[in-house]
Amino acid sequence: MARSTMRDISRVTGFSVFTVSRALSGGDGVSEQSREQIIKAARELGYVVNRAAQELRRAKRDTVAIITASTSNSYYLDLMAGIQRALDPSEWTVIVGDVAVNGAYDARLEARMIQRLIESRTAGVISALTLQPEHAELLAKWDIPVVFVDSSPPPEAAHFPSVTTNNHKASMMVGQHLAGHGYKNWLFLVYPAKWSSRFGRESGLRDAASIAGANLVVLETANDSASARETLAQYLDDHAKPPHVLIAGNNPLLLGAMGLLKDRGIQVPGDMAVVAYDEFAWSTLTDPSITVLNEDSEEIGRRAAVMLREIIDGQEAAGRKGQSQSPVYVPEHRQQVSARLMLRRSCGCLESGRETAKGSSFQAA
Amino acid sequence: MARSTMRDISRVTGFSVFTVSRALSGGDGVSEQSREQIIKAARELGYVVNRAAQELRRAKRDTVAIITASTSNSYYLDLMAGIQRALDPSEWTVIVGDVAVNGAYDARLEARMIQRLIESRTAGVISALTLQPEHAELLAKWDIPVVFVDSSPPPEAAHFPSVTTNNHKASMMVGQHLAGHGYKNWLFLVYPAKWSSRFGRESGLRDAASIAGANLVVLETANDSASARETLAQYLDDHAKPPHVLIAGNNPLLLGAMGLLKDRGIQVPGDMAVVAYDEFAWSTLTDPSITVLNEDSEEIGRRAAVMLREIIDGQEAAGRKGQSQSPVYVPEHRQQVSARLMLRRSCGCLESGRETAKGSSFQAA
DNA sequence: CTAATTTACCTAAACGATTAGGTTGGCTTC
DNA sequence: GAAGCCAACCTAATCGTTTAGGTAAATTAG
Repeated sequence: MARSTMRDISRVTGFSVFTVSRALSGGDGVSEQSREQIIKAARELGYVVNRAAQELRRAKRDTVAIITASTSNSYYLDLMAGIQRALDPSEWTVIVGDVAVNGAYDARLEARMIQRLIESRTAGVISALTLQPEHAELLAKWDIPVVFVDSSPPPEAAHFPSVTTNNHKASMMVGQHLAGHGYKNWLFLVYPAKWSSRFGRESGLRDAASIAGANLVVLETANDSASARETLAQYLDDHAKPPHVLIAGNNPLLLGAMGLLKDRGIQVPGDMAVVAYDEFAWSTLTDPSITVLNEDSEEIGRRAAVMLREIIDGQEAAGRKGQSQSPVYVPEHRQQVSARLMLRRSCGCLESGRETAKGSSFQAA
Repeated sequence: MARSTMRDISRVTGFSVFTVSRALSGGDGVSEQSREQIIKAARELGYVVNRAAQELRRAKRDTVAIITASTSNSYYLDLMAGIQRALDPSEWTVIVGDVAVNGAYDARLEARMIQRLIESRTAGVISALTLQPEHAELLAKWDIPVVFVDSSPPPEAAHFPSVTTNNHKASMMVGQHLAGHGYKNWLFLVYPAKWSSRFGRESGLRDAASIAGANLVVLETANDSASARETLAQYLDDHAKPPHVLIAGNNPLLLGAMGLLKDRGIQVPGDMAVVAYDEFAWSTLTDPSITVLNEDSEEIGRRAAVMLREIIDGQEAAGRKGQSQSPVYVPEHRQQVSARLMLRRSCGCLESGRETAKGSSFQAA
């Protein structure tokens, strides 16, 4: 069966292309009887609308893009769930653009992605990383609104909306907990400043360390497991006294670090305690189970999507009034969500197997 | 700055829209001097091509879609890497469509996704799951080629190309290994037949069990961790004698099962051995480390992408000769890739902690 | 020097939808 | 029964590209 167009349906039914369009898109100006006849013909011909033609003609856009670097960070799944819940999938199309290659952020990929989104006149963007300033500007020039999640806008575009974890507060909480354990030497293994969540996390830990009279060392590494492992190995080789506690900035870094500690026979938490950012599926099943700071990624995704929808609706309303289509950003479009600390064995909690209270006699090697 | 079109560039430079189009798309019929002038004007105006208009006019499509259910299965990352390596990103746009909601396959989402891909006249599809027959047929009707990866086409469309693991052979290998440990009662916790890899895995285990004189029980569950946990709990409650070994059909199922075993205090591998399908990042760091069958997902992705590109090229060539654009599928388009068994502690191997010596150890098949 | 070819460009017709702006004929309304 | 209105349709323009089919001038061939 050949690909059919509205003109084919028009020929078959005898109605004009106008009437066919109106009938299929649910607009008025068509009698119920005619509509049924047209829909029936469309079904028989196997008609499917051509989105390119539709988008070319229509002002209204219905595709939003999520920009992320590496979907291996499992928070991404919750984020998506939250977004999907806020954007009715029959009305919106959500596409995901991963700007990481082999788990590592790639600047050229980001440029290509932005170009692509502008080419297809995307309705809006949710970005899980701090975009390069020129890219944020480019999107703004094309009136494409951007909401940053779990990351802040670049300083040059500070007024852009964002939904983030209150990283400073959350990290203070982490620090206070570590102080409670009596740890004095903290090592923060962290990804580059490209992901802006780093700043809040670092300053929160720093403030907590200062209050507790602890010593904080910040060790930066590229944002993947292999680099994290190598960077940490180098650090441990160079320093006679290992830290009391290792704070892993995110999941891939934790993975790299844990692999190294295991291979070197460093007991956790006996020889060195560990805490990490971001919850992940296996956190309770590793040896030992890992204490993590759990962001409410689903809530972040939901709020970001709602926000984006509001901004796009605002643009449309302005467009109908003949006003500027530039996205309007207001201060309420900067929100923070709080996080929870999930206490497990790696930080030194539950040492005596309190876990067994829940029904396990599971023993670590 | 307002959005500019080719007409704007034409006005500014004095050249016709034709010449502008040729200059920007790199075609001939334009002098180098004029081309430079036009490109400069385009840059100054901030021109970005309108993809909707381009796609509407052009016959050639350059977007391929990956259909997957739940990106939490980590094989997806390797798969993507393989695909990206075979499809030059400056020439092709790859989009990912996840047809799972909260980690579970959703039939309505699949329907919506297929509809969407046809609407946008996608060039080709790589599907990581066995599509519903009517959807495979629909894509075929619109001359959109499909390559199945890690899953077979639906029986109604058996001639469709696919790249899969040789599941039967691989599962025989798993079974032989289990038999070598002396286990006699095997419990295969498996996802629904929706994912066709199930058949090869099941029959391979069955044949191996039969040869080894072992007893295989197949326990089907919905394809997510929570369901797996519940199904397994029910089974253990109903049967006085637990199996000697649990074989987890994939990652989410393994996660659910391990959580249950831990909470019930069942020692692995002491009380019950465990092996699983599909490698994952934390496999060496769980307690105990998990023996898995590792598919070569990257190679699968690479081959599928190469195959798809060949088929699309074939369509174009046929189109230029005025022949049918239907994708041409040949027997060489059904390929199998072999897998490797990664031996770790959960199956009963490496009891004495040899792992720490080598970091991880595996055996090629 | 003429004819043939090549180069550099242009005009205008698509592609397949949406929509502004008609035109009917039938039905009210007073 | 004239005026007004509405429902149900149609015609034709339009979105921003690509491309088939030209033309005019410059270059080359014989």
